[in-house]
Amino acid sequence: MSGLSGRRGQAARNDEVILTAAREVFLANPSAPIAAVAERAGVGISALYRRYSSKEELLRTLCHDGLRRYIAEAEAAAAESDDWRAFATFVERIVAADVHSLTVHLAGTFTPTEQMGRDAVRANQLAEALMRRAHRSGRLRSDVVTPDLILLLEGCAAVRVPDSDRTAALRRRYLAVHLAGWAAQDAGELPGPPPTADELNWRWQRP
Amino acid sequence: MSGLSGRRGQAARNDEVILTAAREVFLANPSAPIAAVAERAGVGISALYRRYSSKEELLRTLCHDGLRRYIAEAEAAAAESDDWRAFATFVERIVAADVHSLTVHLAGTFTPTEQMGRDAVRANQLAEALMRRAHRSGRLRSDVVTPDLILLLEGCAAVRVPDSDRTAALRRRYLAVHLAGWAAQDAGELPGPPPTADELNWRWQRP
DNA sequence: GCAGAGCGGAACGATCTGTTCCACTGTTAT
DNA sequence: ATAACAGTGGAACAGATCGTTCCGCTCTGC
Repeated sequence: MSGLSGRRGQAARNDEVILTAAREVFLANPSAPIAAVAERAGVGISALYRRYSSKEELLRTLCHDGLRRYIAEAEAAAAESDDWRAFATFVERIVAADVHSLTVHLAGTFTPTEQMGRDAVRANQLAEALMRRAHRSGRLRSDVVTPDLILLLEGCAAVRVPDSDRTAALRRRYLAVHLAGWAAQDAGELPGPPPTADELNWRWQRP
Repeated sequence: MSGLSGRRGQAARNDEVILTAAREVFLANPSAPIAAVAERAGVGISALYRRYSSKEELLRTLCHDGLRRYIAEAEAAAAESDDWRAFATFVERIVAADVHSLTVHLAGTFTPTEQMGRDAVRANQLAEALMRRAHRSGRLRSDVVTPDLILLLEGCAAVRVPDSDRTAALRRRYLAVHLAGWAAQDAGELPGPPPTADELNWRWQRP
């Protein structure tokens, strides 16, 4: 389908190119100007505005794509039979895909659609289910709750060096430590009341 | 000394008020305008420019203060006789003081002074010493290295909710998990080459 | 009572950035 | 062929933002 030639083909290819460029640019700098995306994609600004009526819509699309990816990874991980592995690989995949990083840094810069709201609910349910299975496996300390997962993803997203491969590697390392902490049964009870879902949704409020 | 009355006294008090306001404002939003600091402090813009010749100098001062606090906490923690507790309380104190959060988000927005360079070296040496003691205690898994500490502080700084007390509580919780991970001896080797000091200093490069 | 330290905040100028607009180009349908 | 047009590049524009300056005012310390 992207084997089209001529103007049509270029347009189809640009769809992809622009989305990729946008993801890279906003991942590196969430408040980057839209011109930076065009430059990175090697296209003019018109090519952007032809596809997205505004910057906000581009950001929304990017974020929604991330959300869908999150759901897809959760569904894929659910197929794993080992309860703990299902959970662990899910988290590893999400961190590797840099999904949360984008989502979190773009939150609040656009008005979410209703569909995104529904998808977010579904995403949470899937994550919750995976965490329940992890608990059932007995390899996850009992005082870890689902919203703790958000904090973890946020922490991983904060690990960042200029080289993206190294960033990925360092995040794997960081994640391994944290998961070991989640698996540690002997350490004392975790301090403080756990995060609530409401506490973590403030990012989405528009300024 | 701040018991002075009259114009002199107000000026002396403003020194404090302004620094506190600046810390709070830039902590919440590292790219906040300088007018926001003035407003938060309840003073005019002149009161700021009377003390700091530019925004850059204010940021530099704030950062340097943080660095000094870091050093002070490290020295204080070194007095603790239990090797593991010395290390753990140091990290807990730094996270509680929100020192790293400010430092990291302000990095690259000003040209550091030479004194800051020297202080940074000293800060690293102190942290390194504490980590060595932690290793010696046998309660820190052997494949954790000093630069891992920076990643941890960064991760903790990423935990953030609107209420600052809750933020502090959630960070304590998050930190407890991670420290448990660092203490877990039975889990497999940590993946990937550990971070190097150079990899983590890129933030300080001026754009 | 006066010199001036200290201050408030309007005004200015320098960016920066989202969006529009128009000229141009290659393609497609007739 | 050629008209119509989808697709594009990028200059231009309008608005917003923000660091910094500056002027007039107040109150204090001598």
